Amino acid sequence: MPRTAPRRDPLSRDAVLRAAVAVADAQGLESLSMRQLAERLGVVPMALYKHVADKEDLIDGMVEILLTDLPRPAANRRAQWRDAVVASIAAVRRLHGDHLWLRRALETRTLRTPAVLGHMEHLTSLFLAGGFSADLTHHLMHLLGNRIWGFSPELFNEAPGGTAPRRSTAAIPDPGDYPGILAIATDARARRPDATGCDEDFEFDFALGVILDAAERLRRARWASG
Amino acid sequence: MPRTAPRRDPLSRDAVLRAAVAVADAQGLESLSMRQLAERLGVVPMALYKHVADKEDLIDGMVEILLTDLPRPAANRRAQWRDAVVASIAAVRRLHGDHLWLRRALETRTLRTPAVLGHMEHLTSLFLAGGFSADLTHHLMHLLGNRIWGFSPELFNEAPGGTAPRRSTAAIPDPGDYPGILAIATDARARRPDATGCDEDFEFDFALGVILDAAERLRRARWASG
DNA sequence: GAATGGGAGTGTACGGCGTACACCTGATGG
DNA sequence: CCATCAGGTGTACGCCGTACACTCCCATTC
Repeated sequence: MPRTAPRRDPLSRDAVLRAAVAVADAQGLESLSMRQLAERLGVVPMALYKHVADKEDLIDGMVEILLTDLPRPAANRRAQWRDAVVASIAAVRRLHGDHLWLRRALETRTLRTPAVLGHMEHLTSLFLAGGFSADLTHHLMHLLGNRIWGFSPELFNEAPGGTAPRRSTAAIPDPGDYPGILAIATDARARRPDATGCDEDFEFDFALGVILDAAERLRRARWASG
Repeated sequence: MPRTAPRRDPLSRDAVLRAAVAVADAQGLESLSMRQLAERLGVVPMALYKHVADKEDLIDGMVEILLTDLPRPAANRRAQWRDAVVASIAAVRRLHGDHLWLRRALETRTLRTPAVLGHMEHLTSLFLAGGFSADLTHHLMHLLGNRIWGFSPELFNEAPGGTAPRRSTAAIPDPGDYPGILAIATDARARRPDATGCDEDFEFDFALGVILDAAERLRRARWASG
């Protein structure tokens, strides 16, 4: 016969992190508070601090949860580094669909936790195995920048979810002052008449493609720094 | 004879924004609070709200202050679009030295204010004047991403200012698990023995150069989307 | 089986934060 | 001379993260 059950499933770092992910998925990262999270777990706020050092650590852990168990496809042959890199990055990119907060979270992380390093290691190893020098691989990682995390910066778009009612006292820009932007917006609208904004997936793939083309060219040219 | 002077220089949106910039320069954006800013201005916190809609608007305005009066060099000849683009981006990049908070501020802005649009317009117009199609220009802007604002994402480095004492309960990574990263770090160390981190300026220039090379190639190939 | 040590969860409290709302005050212009 | 109103005030509310001291209960040890 089992011992008397605890009053409730006991907390654990993992349970706390998973609950935090759920809250952020539902309400966004900015409205994730220790107090609200505790309430959801049926526990007093300070209980969380037995499992998490502070809120930063909580968010580090949330990212860790998502990045762990990411598929890490290896390249079968030397020439296939590119497909493997694309696949690996696509795997991270897929996460952003369910976890809109992930982007902001990744942007603000300063701690390189194991899963974060694991993904960076994986990409790095794909380049090295593909015949890139350590030197070039290093700079390519910088060139890829945030794109190794499956996102690129918003440029023209508002934040997703519709425009919030702005109270800003700043001047409202006049489109006539920005003929160049108007020209590319008009062109884009002509190409995709029913779109409401830029095609982020296309932009991402385009940029990644350009960067990887450049990578291949630099590799063949035996590029080296200095 | 002038009328009785007001008790103190009156506040204005501009004065508030400039004071906010000064506070953020000195203490960082995260410790800029409406209350502290008000105190610095010798005024009660709520007084700020006569000049600024809310804290978001304050930060929008701070960015606006820095981006206004940026030099906007035009290209003299069609072939010189590249120098002009590099110069324009370099001008923004220079701001980051004095205003370490600018990067985070730019990353979190969602409102395209006039100075923000002005810079985007300037770059766009340089491409268009350089013979790029509206289509290609559009996608190049996305490809440039944050680099139009003079920064690229941190990759390996800790946040500047030294490692804060971390209390994280997360596992400490073992370098042996990351042979690829170790290899490129070792290589980098051999090339720059006395450096403490990556050479951000080099990385930025390298990445920008690669992107602009690719841009030129696409232009010559008459690249078009779809 | 009694003593004990420690980890999980509690309760209270502090010092912040952004900002809503009602109010005052003094210069301005009809 | 009075009405207007923009700019500054004071108070208050409901949040936030988390320090610190505590209780409680289980597992271990004698």
